[in-house]
Amino acid sequence: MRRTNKDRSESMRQALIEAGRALFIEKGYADTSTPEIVNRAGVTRGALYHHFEDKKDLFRAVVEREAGEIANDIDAAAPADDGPRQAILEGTKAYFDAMARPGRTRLLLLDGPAVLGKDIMRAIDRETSEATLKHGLQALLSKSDNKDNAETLAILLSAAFDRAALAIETGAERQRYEDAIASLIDGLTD
Amino acid sequence: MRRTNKDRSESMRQALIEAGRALFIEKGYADTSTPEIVNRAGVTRGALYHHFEDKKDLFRAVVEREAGEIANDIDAAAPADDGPRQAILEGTKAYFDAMARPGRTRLLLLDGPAVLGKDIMRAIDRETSEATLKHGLQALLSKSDNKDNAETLAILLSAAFDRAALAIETGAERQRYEDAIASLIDGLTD
DNA sequence: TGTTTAACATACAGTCTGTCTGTATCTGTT
DNA sequence: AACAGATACAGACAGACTGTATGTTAAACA
Repeated sequence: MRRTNKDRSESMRQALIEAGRALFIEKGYADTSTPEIVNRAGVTRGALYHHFEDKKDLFRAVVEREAGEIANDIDAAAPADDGPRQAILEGTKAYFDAMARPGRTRLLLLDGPAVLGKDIMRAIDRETSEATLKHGLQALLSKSDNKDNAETLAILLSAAFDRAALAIETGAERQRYEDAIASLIDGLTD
Repeated sequence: MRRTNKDRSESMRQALIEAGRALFIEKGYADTSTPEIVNRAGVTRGALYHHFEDKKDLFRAVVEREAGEIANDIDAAAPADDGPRQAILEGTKAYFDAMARPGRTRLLLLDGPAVLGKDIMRAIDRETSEATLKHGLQALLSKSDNKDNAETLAILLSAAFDRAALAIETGAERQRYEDAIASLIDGLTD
């Protein structure tokens, strides 16, 4: 069984990220210990601290991977060319679909901000939901006077989407939130 | 120096809450140890674990007290009778003022949700900002068809306020966010 | 092929949390 | 007022966890 070092490292990293992800989702960051993580991955703590700076660094890798997958899921939901309004609303649905995957709200909306800080989470958000929303809003408001507010509105609405995802996970009716968001969006153009 | 037990307990609780608050704000919940807390309060860990179930229970007391003070601050900002639109916008400014007090965003928006969970934080929010916002929206939308959406909109806008408070603390222009919120509010009635 | 370096495993030190036990002060009762 | 019980702490203790330091094996490279 002769493997290259690069292969070993990469598969080990992925195994640790996967094990960490499962436990962070199940028990939260604070209640997950590094012995548990490496035990689940079938290795020792030496491997963990060889590939990651500390427990927080592993968590960051988990969150970044998850954010990337969410961005992919949203992009995969083809934004049919039905105009900016429809694009935003379809994007909203795609976001809710993506955040419905178990554990994602906890990783990105609860533990993430506390463990990694608001600045790092802002940077991660910017690459995913916030950016596409900003573009959608720019297209929507292109003829209006408050075009320069697109960025600010994207940030605010992105926060609203997040809270909606949390509420939906708790059992709230998804349709209510989609309607409410639609009314907010439509209000910007009327 | 003869003191009643009730007095001792109450002053001790307040001292622990105050010491905990200072450290939770300065270093965050995870990086604050109970020895530090009791050291700052000038007592021992025995006192802490006599009055609180555990570290998390003290944190909950800190957050609840802070949320109550924020609610007071907002209520103190007299909602002059200028109609529902103005009431909501004034409430927004009062909320930003309240959240500008150092540490409040960290306590309520970053550490709170991760440590106490979204359900407990929802319950705390409901008593403070969300409730007044909901009433304002109900008044604003009383003649419109989507009156029953006031609650959902209150939740969404409350989340937007929170993110705005975080952005403002990071250095963003407060006026931009007040304007953006005003445009969202006005869009609901036009 | 020998030497350096990367990829781990294992041992260790320090700290923290929650509990348990002990002591002094207060409270209620007779 | 004195005693019994409860309350309010202080201090000691056990277990667990984090990060580091050291050791070992296998790959990389010259």
